[in-house]
Amino acid sequence: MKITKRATIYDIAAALNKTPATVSRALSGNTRISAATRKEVTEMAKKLNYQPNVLAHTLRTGSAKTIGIIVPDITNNFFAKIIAGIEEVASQNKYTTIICQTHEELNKEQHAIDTLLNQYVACILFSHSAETAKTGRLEHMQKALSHNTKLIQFDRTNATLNTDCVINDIENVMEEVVRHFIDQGYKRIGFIAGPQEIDIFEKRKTVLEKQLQQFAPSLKLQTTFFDLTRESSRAAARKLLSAKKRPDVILASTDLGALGVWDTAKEMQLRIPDDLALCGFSNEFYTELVTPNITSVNQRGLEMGQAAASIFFERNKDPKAGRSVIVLKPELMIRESTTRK
Amino acid sequence: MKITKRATIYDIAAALNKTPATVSRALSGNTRISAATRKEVTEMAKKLNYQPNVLAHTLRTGSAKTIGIIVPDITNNFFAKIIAGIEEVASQNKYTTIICQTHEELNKEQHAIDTLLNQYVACILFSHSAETAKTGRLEHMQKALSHNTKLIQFDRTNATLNTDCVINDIENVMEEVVRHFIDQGYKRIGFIAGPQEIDIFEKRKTVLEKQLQQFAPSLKLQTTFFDLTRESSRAAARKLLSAKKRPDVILASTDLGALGVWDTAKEMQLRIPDDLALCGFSNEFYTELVTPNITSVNQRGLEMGQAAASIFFERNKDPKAGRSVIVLKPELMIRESTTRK
DNA sequence: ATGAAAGCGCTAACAC
DNA sequence: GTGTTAGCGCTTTCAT
Repeated sequence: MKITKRATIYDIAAALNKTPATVSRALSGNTRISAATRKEVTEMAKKLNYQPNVLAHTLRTGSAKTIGIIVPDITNNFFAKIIAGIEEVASQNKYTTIICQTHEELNKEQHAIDTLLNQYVACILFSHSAETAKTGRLEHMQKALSHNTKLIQFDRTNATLNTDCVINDIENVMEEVVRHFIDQGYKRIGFIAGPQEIDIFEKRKTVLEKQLQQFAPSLKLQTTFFDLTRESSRAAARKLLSAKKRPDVILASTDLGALGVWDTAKEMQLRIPDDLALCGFSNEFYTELVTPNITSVNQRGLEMGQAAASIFFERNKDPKAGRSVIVLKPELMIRESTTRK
Repeated sequence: MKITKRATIYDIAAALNKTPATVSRALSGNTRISAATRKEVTEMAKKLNYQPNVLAHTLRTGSAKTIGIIVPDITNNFFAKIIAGIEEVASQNKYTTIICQTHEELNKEQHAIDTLLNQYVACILFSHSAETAKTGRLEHMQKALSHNTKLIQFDRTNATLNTDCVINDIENVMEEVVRHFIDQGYKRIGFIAGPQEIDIFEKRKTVLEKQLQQFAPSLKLQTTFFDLTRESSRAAARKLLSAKKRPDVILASTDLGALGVWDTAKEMQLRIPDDLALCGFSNEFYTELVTPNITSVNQRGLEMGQAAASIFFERNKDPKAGRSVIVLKPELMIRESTTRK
């Protein structure tokens, strides 16, 4: 196998008896260059199969055309969709992306920031890990800001960072959920809440409480918590279902949580939705597959990713624009698991 | 927000009245350095919160401690597991990873190679896209090789590249499948084959045919094809099931394919497994969730990722070692969809 | 054991 | 409009 050395602007310059600076200018669309040289240079570049060395460019300019993405878990369909949305907008703008997973761990998130700062990414789009939320540690994010790297948060956000962000409108969709529950005649609602340090889970809880009080003060609400794993949701469900008067519907803060309830219902031989109705959050792929299929909230991951990336490019055009907070409208997907008719 | 300039070896050198070269040597573990200076340097580095600039290092040395990963789709649980396996081994060895998705498209795969070569990744671990297999275009891979970048293939591989690779032992597990079918008394087997340009799908077909002939020549086999989408699997299933004598079991080449069959069975009001048994490939998360749950082949993504990354690090230690082909043993997960008892 | 100097490939400030 | 020069931060001969 022959090792090819890739062509540099020096090679192009040498071939044309010009200087590297001229070549650089011609290639980068600098205006003060004659049409003739520009043509010569681009042609020679093509002939030599020149490809710019992004590393050198980045080192020199201090910024790469790269967007860093940090998510808790790429296996989660919601995050995978967000990534797809970001990638789409990024590639339209000739930016590349680097994806990092935290697996909900703080130190992996810190490490991800280091990796991305090392790459001089132009900005970092992220949804923080559970541990980050729990510990409230934000030094790594401050560090990114102090290195002049833009931060944009999506889904799970931290208000103290005060960055641009893209979030879901929980108020509206939760109202839909509540009305749907009222509509179906449910009297006792079991709620499996996520870690309250994570803003979205805290909101899901408080908004639910507020709206129940407002629209259906007679409904009973019982709340337990889980740590986002399926196992802990099973435990939470068991707790709710072992009450003297058990709930007739359980709302779980995630679809994996709903799955835990589903497990427990099976275990306790409760039929869904007849004995127990069930609703989740995220509209994961499998909510449509299980029997009965599970009512869930479609959080529009693709749009969220697109929106987050778009904020970055808009801000690039107009750096002085104020903070933008994009609020998307999730959609309640009513399925069999909550439909008794 | 105050912008912090990160410390460089120059800062350390200046603070100690030494040269950058000395600092570099002290930090990189060069032997010809006095214990005293090494101590001084490391302490000052810590004090100044020095973090090496990987870009500069990479540009200078021509190689980064980075592993590039290219997969068709990170949403696919199998590939997500592989990525997790690679990340695990990589981070143990202080390497970072860059993940690229091709969405089964050739031009995205070519672009991914360019991105990774631009990053001077030490090696690229990949499973090629359907379109790459279909078109047989390998120039981008040759290009990587000609830039002296190691390539390691996993799962879907291309023999002409002759690289190290990690694959699944289809022979053994397919024999298990066939014996299981015989065991359950199935007489007519419907097979939904994947694109035959992709080696694993070609193998699944030929091995199945060979083994049926060998172990159960009396069984009837009918084969149709699909393009890896759920929709096309539905069409394939309809074709199989509309035959005068329809199959009593369908083996699909992927789990998504099995899902297509499942859709069609529902549509045609065939009960699984009583009217039609069903088996998939990959052991996706949802195969356990649907009712009845679906028999599938666990392809051990995590181990595959670990193995692929390990090959790279082994080869780094011993560059002259011969080509390694690691063959993993997948596991047949027998579930309700094929069990009539 | 340490310093001096060159260079990875590119861009940008300053000349003319 | 183009050339000259310096430098992003690091490593690596070649000196001594």
